[in-house]
Amino acid sequence: MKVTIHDIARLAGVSKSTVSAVLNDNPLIKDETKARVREAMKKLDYRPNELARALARKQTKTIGLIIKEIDNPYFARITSGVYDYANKEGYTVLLGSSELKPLQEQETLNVLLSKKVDGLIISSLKDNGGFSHLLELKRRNVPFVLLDTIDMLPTNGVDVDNVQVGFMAVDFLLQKGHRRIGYLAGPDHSLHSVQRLQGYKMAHNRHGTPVQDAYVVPAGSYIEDGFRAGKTLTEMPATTRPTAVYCFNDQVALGAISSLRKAGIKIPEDMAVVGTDDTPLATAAFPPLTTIHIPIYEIGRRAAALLIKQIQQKENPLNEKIVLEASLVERDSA
Amino acid sequence: MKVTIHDIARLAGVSKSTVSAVLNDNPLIKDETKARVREAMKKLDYRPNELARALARKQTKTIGLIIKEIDNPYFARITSGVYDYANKEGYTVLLGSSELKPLQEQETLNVLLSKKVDGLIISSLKDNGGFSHLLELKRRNVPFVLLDTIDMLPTNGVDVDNVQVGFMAVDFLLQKGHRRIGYLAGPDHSLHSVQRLQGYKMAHNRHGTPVQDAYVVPAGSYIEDGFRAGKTLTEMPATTRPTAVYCFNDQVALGAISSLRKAGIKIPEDMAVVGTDDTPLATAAFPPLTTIHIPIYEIGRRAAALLIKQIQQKENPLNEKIVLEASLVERDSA
DNA sequence: ATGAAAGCGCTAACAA
DNA sequence: TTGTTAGCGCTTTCAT
Repeated sequence: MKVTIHDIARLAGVSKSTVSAVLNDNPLIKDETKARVREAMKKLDYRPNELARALARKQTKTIGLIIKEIDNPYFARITSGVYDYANKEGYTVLLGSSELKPLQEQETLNVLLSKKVDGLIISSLKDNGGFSHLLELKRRNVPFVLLDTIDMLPTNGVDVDNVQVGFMAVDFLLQKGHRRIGYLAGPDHSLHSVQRLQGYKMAHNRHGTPVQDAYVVPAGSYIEDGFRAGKTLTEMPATTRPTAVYCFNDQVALGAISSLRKAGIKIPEDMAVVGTDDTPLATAAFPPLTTIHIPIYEIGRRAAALLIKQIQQKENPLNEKIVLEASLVERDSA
Repeated sequence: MKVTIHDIARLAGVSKSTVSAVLNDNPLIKDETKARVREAMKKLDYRPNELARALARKQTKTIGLIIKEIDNPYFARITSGVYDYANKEGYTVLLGSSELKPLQEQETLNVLLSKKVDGLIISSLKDNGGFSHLLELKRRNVPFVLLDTIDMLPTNGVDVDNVQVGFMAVDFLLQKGHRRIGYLAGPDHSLHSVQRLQGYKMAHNRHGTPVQDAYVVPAGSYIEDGFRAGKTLTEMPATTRPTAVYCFNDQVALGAISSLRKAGIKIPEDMAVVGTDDTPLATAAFPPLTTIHIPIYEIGRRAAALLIKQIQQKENPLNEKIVLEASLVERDSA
């Protein structure tokens, strides 16, 4: 039933080692022998058992990717980028998700490690025991790349500058004359969200405008979260309610717009809305969304590239922090 | 550096087999011994090498999932369902995507097979050499579950009835009095899309309304595809242009609406729009989308459940076709 | 240019 | 109740 190098060896009249050598295209093997072996492989429809290879070689040609939410366009894009690059380089990727739960991040990490991935790309949750699991990786010399910028950690990472992102969005709004600006925050444990909030505050300071805590409302990352948070906004008295709102991502923005509209609030006249990510959603929204463009796919690609580079030269650990450019795209919602 | 059962055995003063037995929680081992072994494991921070286990056991506790597009909310939902169920059952899932390319489906399949997954869930492309690769799986006795209904194939599958889905949508439109109805079709090779088209035609027949080939315009599955296809619609003379359009999915519908609106066409007055899937997008769209609800997450879960069931009883191949219910959700776009 | 032998880390009879 | 002995399918020195 299952054919192994042993069978091939017998059929081709050579030894197992020769078959193995052919498998790895070892130049020492005579062409004629190679041909004969390969023919035997064809004939028996031989397929190498990658498990066995991995065990012997001590490398799986597999990388692990841990994201926060499977069901989130941002991570779908990241995943695309990672897959494209990894596959091109002959790596398989094992996808796991913490679904925003620190514990699950840890568990997922353990599973991937026991599957012996050659390295990991991680979108880590903040406050996960102070990133001790990442330090542990470092200690064990497991190559990994982060999808966040964690300054205090001497690790590889690919990301945009999210403080800058938040700043850009809110500065834009302030320049347009808004003085009461809301922030629909991302999920708990999201570093990106707190960094953008930091930018939000920085922009306020820069303009000498006081920050109002009530204007920062926790939302999340899904359309429904935006919808709910938008409702919170509509429930504020019109005279003190924000005249503009910056959202953690386009989905939240879309949800917010939807509940705002339902409440008869006009976008952008009564309330300007700025999103983040610049997903296709942004163009198709009504009104089309002003948003911060983030090169998501590219982040994924670069992360994979960096990881694979790190894997190939495991001896000397890199410490590259790649920071990609974000930019504001003005459309009609603000 | 890397600790194995051998190290544990030495430290605990037992044999490797005993350690292995403890690892598998074999009831024959005395509690006291277990305790001692486990302590040794803690002490050395032992982590079983799943690769080695898999090789010896001939099962990886890993299932493969092949989707069509990573970057598509439909498959994100499916993936969620599969992951949740699989993880709960102690399975890891290896995700691959054909990205709509039949060749890549084949390659992805090969990679997953060489990684020795215990079984597969596949959203297969149509016309892939007449599904010969699936028959091949059958022949090799690899458990798998399809995410499509392929009647001629004696295989496991979980899906809604997509002919029925198309019928439902178009029948609804016809009952509303529309006589010129468009169909924005899905990607090439999408079985779902052709099945829905079949339903589209059935509904027309049922109402004695002739089908106009020009009203069937190829779109795809992304917002941009809908946008482009919508434009095609706007370029038709207003007098012969469809008064309603049924879309392959909500994203396409959203894109279409966006280009229709740009052309000054009012939804639903000038053109009614019906989507498919009932993703959160549908609620947040403007106007909120009338669409066919599909229990996507549930499809994923059930597929995983069926596959795992099939894996556990590999001897007698099942042939279960699970058909879930779809339903029309009326909102404002039609 | 090819083969023999040992081993990767674990499981699985079978003994003891 | 635990240890011994073979593998699982492949790679990798080291001989020849």
